[in-house]
Amino acid sequence: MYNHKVVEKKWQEYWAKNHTFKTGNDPKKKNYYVLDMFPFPSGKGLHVGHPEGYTATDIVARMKRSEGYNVLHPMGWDAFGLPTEQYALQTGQDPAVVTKENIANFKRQLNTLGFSYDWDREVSTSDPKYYKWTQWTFEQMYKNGLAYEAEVPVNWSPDLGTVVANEDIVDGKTERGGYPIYRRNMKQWMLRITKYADRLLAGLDNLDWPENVKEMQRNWIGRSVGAQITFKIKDSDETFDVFSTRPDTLFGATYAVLAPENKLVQKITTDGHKEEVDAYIKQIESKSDLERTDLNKTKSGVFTGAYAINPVNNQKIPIWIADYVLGSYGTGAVMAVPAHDTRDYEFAQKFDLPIKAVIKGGDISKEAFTEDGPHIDSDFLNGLNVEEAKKKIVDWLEEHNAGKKKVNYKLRDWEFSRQRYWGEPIPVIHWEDGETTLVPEDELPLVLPHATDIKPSGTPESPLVNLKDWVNVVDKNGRKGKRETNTMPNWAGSSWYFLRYIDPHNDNKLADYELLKQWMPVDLYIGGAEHAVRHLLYARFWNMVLYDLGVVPNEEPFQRLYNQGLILKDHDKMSKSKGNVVNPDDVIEEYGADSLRMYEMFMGPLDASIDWDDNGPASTKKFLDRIWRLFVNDLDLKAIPQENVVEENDGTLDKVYNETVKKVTEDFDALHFNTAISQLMVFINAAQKAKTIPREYAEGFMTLIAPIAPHMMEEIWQIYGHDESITFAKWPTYDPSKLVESTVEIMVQVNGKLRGNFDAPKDADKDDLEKQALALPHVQKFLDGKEVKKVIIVPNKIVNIVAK
RNA sequence: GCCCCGAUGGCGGAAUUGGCAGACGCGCAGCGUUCAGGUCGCUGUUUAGGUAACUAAGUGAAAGUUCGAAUCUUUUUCGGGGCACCA
Repeated sequence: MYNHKVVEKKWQEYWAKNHTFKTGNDPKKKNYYVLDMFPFPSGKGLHVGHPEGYTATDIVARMKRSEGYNVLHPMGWDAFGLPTEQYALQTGQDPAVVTKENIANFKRQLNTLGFSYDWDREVSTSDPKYYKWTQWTFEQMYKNGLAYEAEVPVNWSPDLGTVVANEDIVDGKTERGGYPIYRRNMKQWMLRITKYADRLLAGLDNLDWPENVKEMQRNWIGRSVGAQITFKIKDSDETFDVFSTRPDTLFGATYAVLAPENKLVQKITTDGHKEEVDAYIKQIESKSDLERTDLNKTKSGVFTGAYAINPVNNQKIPIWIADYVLGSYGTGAVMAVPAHDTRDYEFAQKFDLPIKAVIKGGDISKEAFTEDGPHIDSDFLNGLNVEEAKKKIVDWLEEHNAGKKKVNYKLRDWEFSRQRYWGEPIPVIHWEDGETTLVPEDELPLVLPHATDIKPSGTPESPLVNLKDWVNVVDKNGRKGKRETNTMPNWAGSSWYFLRYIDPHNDNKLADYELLKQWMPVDLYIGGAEHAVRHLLYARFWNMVLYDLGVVPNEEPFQRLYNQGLILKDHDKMSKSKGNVVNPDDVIEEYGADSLRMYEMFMGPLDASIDWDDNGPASTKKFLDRIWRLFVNDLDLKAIPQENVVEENDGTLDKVYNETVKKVTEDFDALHFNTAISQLMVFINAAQKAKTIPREYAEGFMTLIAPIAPHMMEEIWQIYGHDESITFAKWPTYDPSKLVESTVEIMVQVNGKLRGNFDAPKDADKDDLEKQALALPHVQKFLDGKEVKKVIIVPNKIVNIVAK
C-alpha cells in the first residue's frame, strides 16, 4: 500500500541531495523564469492559501523542465518589516533572531510540499549581502535626482510609530493594524516615482496581465488632462494657479477655493476673517484623515475675505477655503463652477454662492449639469461643444499668458522613510555644516547595527538614534556628522529581488548584465491580488530606474502576471481571530503533500476565491490511490508494475490518451489546472475499464501528472525501472489523427428542440444527412401535419429542421 | 456615488466559433465485498410526470436578436473586488 509519509520524505531527500532542481544553463535550451511572490516569513507559518499559487508555479516549472527548458524557479524571503519588529518588541527578542527562526519554519513547510525550488539561489532582503544592493540602488537614485529629502505632509501613525505611504492606507486607516493616520509635516526621503508616471502608464498596454490589475494601476496613476489657469488676487500682487479638466467652463466660475493648507491662505485672509479662518484650519488639523472624510459628508468651508480676478472676463469672485480641496493634488486650489460640477454645486448651495450656467441643457435649479452641450454666456465659446471649447480656451489662455495645457496625476512621490528599526538603513550622513552625503559605495553595505532598545521614539527619528556610536561620525577633516536614522520601507527590498535570483552571489554587481539578458523578463509571475498596486508598481518603477542606468536589459520586469484567488473557510477569509485557519501541516500529515497540491488545483479556477472543503484532500487522495493500484502491484518484498500494463497497444485507449495529452498540455499553459485534472481523471476511468494499458501510455500519463503529484510519480517511475528522476522525463506529445473518429454523431432538432440522433460518416454529404434526419421515426412524429420550411445543417454536428 | 468582475444541480465547478447544458469531483441513495464499520467495486442522482420509452420545464429576473442562446444586445436584481471630494 502506498505510504505518503515514507515516499514523500524519500523523494524530498533525494531532490535535495541531488540538487535536482538546480537551474539549468544549457545554451542549446530555451530559458523559462517562473516566479512566486516571495513570502513575508511571519511567525504564524504557512496557511493553505500560500500553497495555491506556489503549486501553480511549481506545476509550470516542472512541466517546462520536462519540455526541455532551462528553468529558473527560485524562492526567498521578504524578511524586513514591521510585524516582525513588533513581535520581537513584545516578546523581548531580537528581530534578526525571530526572522531566522521564521524563515527556517517556512522553508521546512515549503519543502514538505515538494516544491521544486533551486535553493542554491535563496535570497533574503534582510541579508547585508542582499541589501547592499538595495542601498546601492538608492544611492544611484540620489545621484540622479530621483531620491530627495523634503518637508512634506505625511501620513503619521502614532500607533505604528512611523509614517506610512499613501499606498499603505485603506479606508483612511493603516493597512496593517487598521490604525488612524494623521496629516503632519515631516522631513522625509522621497522617491520621484512621479517622473515615471507616463512610462508606468504606457508600459501596461503590452503586458499580459489581468485587466483589473492594469486598471487599478491606471486609476492609481490617475492621469488627467486639463489646463492650469492663473488667477490674480484683487488689490494684491499675489496670484494663484488652479488646475481644471474643464477650462471651457471658465465663464461659469463664480468663486475660488483654496485648500486649507495652501500657504497663500495666511497672506490673503483679510483682518475681518482671520479668526474664522484660523479656527477652521485648527479644526481640520486635529482630525485624522478618516474623521476628515466623515466630516465631509456635508461640505464645510469659510470665506477669506479676499477676491480673485477671473482672467477671462475680469470679474471678481470670492476666495474661500474648504477641505474638499486637497492640498496634495494639482495646485491645491480650484476655480469653482457650481453649475457644472457636483461638488461645487453642493458647496454653493450650502453657502448661498451664485450659480451661473454656461452650457445649455440640464436644470441648474435642481442639480449640476455635467454633460456635453453648446456653451452659452461664454463670449467667444458660445455655441461650441465641450471638446471644441476646451481647445479654444486653452489657446486663448496661452495667448494671454493666463494659463496653459496641463497634465496632472494622482500618483505622488513615494514616501520612503520609516521611523523604525527593522529595515535597510538609508546610507546617508548629515554633516554639521548642512551638507548631506552618501556613504561611499565601497563602504556598502551600511550594516544595520544590533540594538536592544528598538522601541519607537515617537518622533521623526527611528530607534537607531539611541545608538550614539553608530550615529555619530567624524570625517578625516574632523567634521562631525550624524547618520540618517530612518530606514527604508519593506517595499524596497521586494522591488528588485527577482533580479538577484539570477545572480545571487555576485559581490561586485547587483547582477551580471549578460545573465539578466538571458533570463529577464520573468515569464510567469503568480501572487495575490493584494499586491496589484503597491508591490507591482514599485517593482516596475525600480526596474525602470535600473533600466535607465543600464543595469537591467528590460524596461518591464514581469511579462505575464496572474493572481491566485483566496481560499475561504465558511465563505469568509481565514484568520486566527475567527478560528477558521486550516494548517497545511495537518493536511499533509493526514493525506500527503500530493493530495493537498492536487486538491488546491482541483478546487476551481486558479483566480477564483473558493471555500475550503474539509474532505477535498481525501477525494484527491482517493484518486491518487486509484492510480497507484492501477499501475503498481504491491508484493510483500517489492512493488512491481501491474501485469495489465503491457508493451502492445490494442488501440482502446488511443483516443482518450491523445485527448488527455492535448488537453493537459494546453490547460497547464493556460493555468487551467482544474480542467486538466478532470481530464486526467477521465483517462484513469477509461484505463481502469480497459483490459490492458500500453506501457507507453502509462508512462506518458505519469509524466503528465508528475507536476501535480511529483512524489508518487517519482516512486512509480522508479518501480517501472527508471534510474533517473521523472523531472526530466520527456513531455508526451499527441497524434492529432487519433483525436478524430471516422463516424460522428449527428444531432437532429425540430424547430430548435432535440428530437433524435444518428451516426454518420465524418464529412458526409449534406443531402444524405438531411434525408436520414427526416426519415427518423421520432422526427417524423414531430413533423406530422407540418410543412418543412427550411433545413439547417452544421457539418458533423447538427441538422435542424424548421417546420410550421 | 463611480469603475471592474461575477451569478449554471444539494455543494465546488465543466461547456473552442452561438450547435447534445450539467464534464470531473464532493455529497446523497441503492447493491456487492465485510461479522460490522471504513476501504474498495458497481449502479443511480437538474426538476416535474411516467415502470419505461418519453414528454414538459430549466443556466439570478425581464425583454430582444437568431433556425438555434449559459454564450450576443438592452433593462434589472443580487453578490464580490477596486476607487472614493483627484477639480
